[in-house]
Amino acid sequence: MPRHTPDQPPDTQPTAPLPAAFLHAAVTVDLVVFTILDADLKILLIQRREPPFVGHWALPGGFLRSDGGLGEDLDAAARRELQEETGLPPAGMYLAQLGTYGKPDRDPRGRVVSVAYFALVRPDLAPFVAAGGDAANATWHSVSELARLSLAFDHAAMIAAAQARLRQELDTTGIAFELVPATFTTPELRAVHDVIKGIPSDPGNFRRKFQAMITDGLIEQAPGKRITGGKPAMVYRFRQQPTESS
Amino acid sequence: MPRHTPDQPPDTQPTAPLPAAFLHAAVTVDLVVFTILDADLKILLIQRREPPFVGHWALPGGFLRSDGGLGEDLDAAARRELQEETGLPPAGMYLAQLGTYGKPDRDPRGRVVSVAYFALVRPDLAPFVAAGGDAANATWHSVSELARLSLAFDHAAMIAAAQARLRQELDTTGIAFELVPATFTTPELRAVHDVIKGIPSDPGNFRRKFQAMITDGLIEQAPGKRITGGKPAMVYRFRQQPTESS
DNA sequence: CCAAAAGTGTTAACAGTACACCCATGG
DNA sequence: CCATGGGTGTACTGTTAACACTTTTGG
Repeated sequence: MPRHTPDQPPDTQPTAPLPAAFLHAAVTVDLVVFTILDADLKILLIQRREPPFVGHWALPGGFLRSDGGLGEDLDAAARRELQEETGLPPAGMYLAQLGTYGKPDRDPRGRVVSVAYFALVRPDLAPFVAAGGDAANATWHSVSELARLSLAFDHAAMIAAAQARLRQELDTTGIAFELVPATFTTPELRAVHDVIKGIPSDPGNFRRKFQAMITDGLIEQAPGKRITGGKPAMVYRFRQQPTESS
Repeated sequence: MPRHTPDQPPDTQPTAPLPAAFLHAAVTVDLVVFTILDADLKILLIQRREPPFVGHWALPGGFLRSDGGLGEDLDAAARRELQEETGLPPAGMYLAQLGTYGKPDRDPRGRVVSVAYFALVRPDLAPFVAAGGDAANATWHSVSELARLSLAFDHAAMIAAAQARLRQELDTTGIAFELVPATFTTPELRAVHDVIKGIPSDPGNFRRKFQAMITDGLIEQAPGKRITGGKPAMVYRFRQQPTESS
């Protein structure tokens, strides 16, 4: 077994430039942005104005910028695009990498490798996103109606992957908290689960899981009650900051 | 809400070439290749001969090839590199995308975006991999001893992510089957779980979960028994092909 | 007082865990 | 016949699921 004996520290090594013979690809980030509106899971789509796929619906996103130097970080680019297309502050929003799509023919303009991200927008902020930003014609679409739209590039595959991941992370991580306002009630959080899972869950049993989160110190009661036509619900908020992206 | 009215089918649209102003990055694939050897979780590392990071240990991988045209698919490139570095047939090996690493300064040679994959090699094939391939000095390293090595680039982060994913997928998917030979016994599969989880599990209880897989039609008994010093163990095999990559 | 919706109680079914025990083989 | 390790039985516990029931509001 050979020993590990670096000749010199990596930082001071001569950095031979990258051979131009290697393939160089344009890099984009695409965002699958979810929210819940009208008790329905929605994603944000924009309508394309430039070729290719003029008129088709597509995920918000764009090319990595070079900014003169080596260019920007992938995560930073995703946050920047999210802000540009939604007008929302880039911090404090759930954003995670989903996967990378790089089939040679996925973009007719040339070799483009796209890093897909998935983001969650709180429903109280969702109505404002379409208005702002430089992405004209950005609208929320119900995921149940996506089959009718012919989406640009391989964006349909990205959405499918994002939806699978959303479902999977729902019961393993605290991702549901990213889809309710800062203060919320038990039935509101339950509605998030029901919409994503597709089937309604038992109100009583859900409350017990909720109770466990309170005793675990994850959630605390907030002042006020919420009137909904029946018995008013208690209002809660998180104790620790909700999950941030990596 | 705007209607969806594409001007023309996407395939016949004029494909304006990609503006050169956009950042173009070199693309690599890096492979976190796991196996189990000597009841220990191991990963395959190569020792670098070229700058940067000469002498450091690194993940096997390499640049996407352009092959004259638009270049190869990401998954295909990962399989190709896996074959080149291990000498194993590219088909029938578990391979899945892990994540993409693209910090601007992660490679001193320039802007390089790396797509990390993770792969699993059956232990009966593992002893042969180091010999073949064009990657000189490829050896298996116990994951518990990686802390001592200073790894090239951001490969330590990739390995950490791969290990987390391996743990997570262990009890949600049939990934453990990719780390035993084609025929195997109950205690052999249990050993895989124990090594990855880090704690030994109850032989009796594990057998019952195993039984459930048999009644579910996932596993069937194979002829022969395995002698190990005590009561011989029955030998099993899969009924359906083990999980393939996407 | 009645409908609606939040929240509580109760119980049955199931899954996970611990551990005692039996079985088949080699030495 | 004994040590070794595979395989079975069983009791216990915690979690989930189903559903009846109580509570608090608005009309």
